[in-house]
Amino acid sequence: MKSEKQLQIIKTNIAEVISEEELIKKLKKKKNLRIKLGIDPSAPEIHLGISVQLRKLRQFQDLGHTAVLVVGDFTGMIGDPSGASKTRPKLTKQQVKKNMAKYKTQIFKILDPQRTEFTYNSKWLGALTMYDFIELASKYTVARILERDDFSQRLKEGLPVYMHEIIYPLCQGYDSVAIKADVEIGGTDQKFNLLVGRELMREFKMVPQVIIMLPILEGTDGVRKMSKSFDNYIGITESAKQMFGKVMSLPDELIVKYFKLATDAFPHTVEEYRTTMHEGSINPRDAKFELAKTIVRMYHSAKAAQKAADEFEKVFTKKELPKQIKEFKIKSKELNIIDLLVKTGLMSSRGEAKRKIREGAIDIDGKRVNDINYIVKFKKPVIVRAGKHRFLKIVQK
RNA sequence: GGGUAGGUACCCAAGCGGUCAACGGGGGCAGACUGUAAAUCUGCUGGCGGAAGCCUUCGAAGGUUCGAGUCCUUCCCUGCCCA
Repeated sequence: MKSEKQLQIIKTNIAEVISEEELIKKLKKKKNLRIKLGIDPSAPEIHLGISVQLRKLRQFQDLGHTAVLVVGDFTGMIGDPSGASKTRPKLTKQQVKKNMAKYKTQIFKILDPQRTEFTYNSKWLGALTMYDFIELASKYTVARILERDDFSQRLKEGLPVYMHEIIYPLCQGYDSVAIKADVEIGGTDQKFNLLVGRELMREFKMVPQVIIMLPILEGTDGVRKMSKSFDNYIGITESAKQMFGKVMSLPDELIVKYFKLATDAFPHTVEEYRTTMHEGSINPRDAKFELAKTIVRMYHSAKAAQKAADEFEKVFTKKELPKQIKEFKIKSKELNIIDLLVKTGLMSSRGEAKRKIREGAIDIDGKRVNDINYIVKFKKPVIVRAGKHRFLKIVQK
């Protein structure tokens, strides 16, 4: 494909390229570019936030380029300094292996295995001697490292910045040198690290990598970056039902962004949702409903998407019972409501169970329970509902 | 090494000897409302107990006191200034 045409595809829905001219040059010169993406082996679950980057990578693959995934098994022990600076425990080789096996089964739902290369940065970072490392460290100044927003901010606020953290960007940058990256993909929050990669490559007399930054996808809380540690993520292997529900719980303002960054919907379709929602001719709920269907379809199937949609409609719009309810087998003939809630794991303590009953969060067979001493009899299967979306069918053994 | 300011529940953060399971905010959960698990409003948010109350918690360990998150000692950790 012509480089201009490629460029146009690559530039869709991205936040920034550094630099476009260099990218064009590379596209013209080489048919098969090496596109780097760093991945974290401690979090083997792929969610929609990461999918934004993977999907961009896939576009590159479809244009004939190679995805080079750098597994940060070495940098993992540092952990990208995120402010909270918790030293992460180093993963063992087995753990990394296990996590990566899990990762691979997921990643190829998005990437093309034929054009994907996996590498582990312990291979070169672990091989550096202290001497080599000092050599590497001498290529960058403290002041420049401290330019990084997050460091300077912490310094200003009097928070600690540890030695190993300032090494991180250097390591990540060195990865680019080691794999001879032509392009590196990352979120806008990675700008600093990505730029260090360019600098180091220059130091090593290589053509610096082009960097492509993608917008950060907010998680289900609608505010913070989607991430496992914030527990605001939608995993791509989650059940259709879960996925659908989580998408529906997104703030309405995020609908368009999700369509753009996390789905394969055509740009004109997305644009239509944007304008009709803006005009008020379509209820955001309906647009979000379509979004949920689209996302479930991508990672499950059209059929599963329809089913999840029907279920959602049934449970939340019509307030009926879901079709499938998990069963919980119980020995006793009857049980106090509190014991039941704790025993089934619906509530984590008796105190919580009591609170929730007082709040009116518990239904037995569709009837709200207000009495803490209520006795539930299991002659027939009993349906317990705790809150909006947790159901359990209690069956006597 | 010296000086100085700190370390409080999931996170931020008040607290200055009893009224502290600990103000407030965030997050989480729940309720009301809704064509949404959106927005908004309200409530709850250590454990045991029906309740009265009891137990565990405020960096760690000791101590003073009838009583300590609050005072003292030692130790650990972090910031800042000086060397």
